[in-house]
Amino acid sequence: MVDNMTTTSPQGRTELLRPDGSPVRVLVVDDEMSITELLSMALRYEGWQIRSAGDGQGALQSAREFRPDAVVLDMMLPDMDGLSVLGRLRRDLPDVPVLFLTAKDAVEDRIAGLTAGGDDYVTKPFSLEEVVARLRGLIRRSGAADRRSDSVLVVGDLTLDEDSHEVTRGGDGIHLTATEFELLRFLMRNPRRVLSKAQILDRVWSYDFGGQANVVELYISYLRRKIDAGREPMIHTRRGAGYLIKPAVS
Amino acid sequence: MVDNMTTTSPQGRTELLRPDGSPVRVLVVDDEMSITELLSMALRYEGWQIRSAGDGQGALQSAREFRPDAVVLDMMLPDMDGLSVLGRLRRDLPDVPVLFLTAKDAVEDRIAGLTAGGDDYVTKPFSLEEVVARLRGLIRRSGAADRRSDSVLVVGDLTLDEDSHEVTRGGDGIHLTATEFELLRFLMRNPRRVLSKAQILDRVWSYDFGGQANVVELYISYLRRKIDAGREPMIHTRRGAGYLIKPAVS
DNA sequence: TGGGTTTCTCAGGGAAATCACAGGTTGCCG
DNA sequence: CGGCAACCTGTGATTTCCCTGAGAAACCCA
Repeated sequence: MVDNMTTTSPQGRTELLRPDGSPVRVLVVDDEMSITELLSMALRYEGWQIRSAGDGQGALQSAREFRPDAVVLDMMLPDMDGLSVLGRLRRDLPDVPVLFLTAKDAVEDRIAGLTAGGDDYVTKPFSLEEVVARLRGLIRRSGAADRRSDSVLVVGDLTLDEDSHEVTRGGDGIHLTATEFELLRFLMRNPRRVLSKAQILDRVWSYDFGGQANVVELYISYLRRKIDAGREPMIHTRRGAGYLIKPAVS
Repeated sequence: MVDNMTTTSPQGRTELLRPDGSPVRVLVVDDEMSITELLSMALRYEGWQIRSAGDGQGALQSAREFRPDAVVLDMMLPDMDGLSVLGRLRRDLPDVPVLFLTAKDAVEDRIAGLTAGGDDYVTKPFSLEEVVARLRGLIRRSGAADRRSDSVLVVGDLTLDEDSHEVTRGGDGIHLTATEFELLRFLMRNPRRVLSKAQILDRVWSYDFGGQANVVELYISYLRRKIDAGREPMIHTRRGAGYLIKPAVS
């Protein structure tokens, strides 16, 4: 299995790379074109190389020739069920980590069995931040022991641990809800960059969210209450443009 | 994927170029002729090569033979909807970034997923500066890891960061409103060049602006207050001709 | 099943940004 | 030097955008 490393791009975004410096490869398998499109775009934006397939047969063939570092696999495929695909996949690529996509009401224990091997899953409808974060985790852990990347984001005196979901500011622990956590992670993965409400909505909320755009404002307000409360503010509004996070002093 | 670079023309304008030195190619798709004309002119002025199409069929055909580096795509086309066009476009040109044009009130409805992949959008009515800036951003980021261009404009001791929207003069941070920011960006992208009020109005204000021409004077005055206040002035009036910006000492 | 938690809608208040208007100032030309 | 055109800028009306409290609905866990 490859030994992944990270590098930091000029924009300050951290990217996963393979040991030879080539981009990480991910295979996306889903029968709904809109889903593979959505995922392909988002994952390419991470700097990864993407190939997609719409059924089990295509998936197995792509896997053989593309030799991905990770696979995103819908459990419901038209031609064969997820388990058979997984089995055959493992014959060719024994160590490749798999991120399962499942329906919300799927049987929990069946999934639990599958993820025992270090795989992971997300339920539909998912948010892109969630998928990207899980994939990053899988790829990072599948790399050898020596991995230099850790899972902690740091901006000023604010830290966020993607593994333990722990958040601290100035050493004090802060409890965040799931949505607050995802929003903060997205902000911290793009420090000092203005993110529009539409961008935030597209990345942090699930793709079928049909609600009011002001949930973003609302959750920004929640975050401020927990993170900036009585301190030098780190979350800033750029009226008419969006929000950004940056270290307090500067 | 192309690896874009920048070069500086004799006029002092920074242009995006492809690695072989040939101009960037952009495909513009909109069914309103007045819009494609407006955009084509503005984008050609950037030194880019433009082709336009009025419907989805034409767009797909043009994309295949023209192989653009970026696409401007109206979401409302006569023959097919924007998403289908996008899907098929992606089959031929998997990595091409897309800038969507949408109606103002469609924003809330469903832009979901569009900006997810690193694509972007602007709402109608837009300003040309906005479109150009977003396109430059998309093209810049679509270049692979090694992208050498950054997002900071510099004129003398004045800097403007297009990502963080930060503006500084002599190291001091300066807060600008959205319109002030766009105006300054336009000036700084054309240093030492006289820009007429009509030009400024056409580029910085949206194309359906119906107000008094003296908004330009007004906003120049706002900018001076914030940027030139108590320092050697950088913004100069050329009576009867327009305005220009240049480094203070010279 | 029930209570606490989380997510989200709705709506009011308030602040900031945009712009029109008009009177003052400056520079240019005859 | 007078007068006019071009430009500058103070004031305030209007609009737009953002924030946040209150509460309903969904969710989770025991």
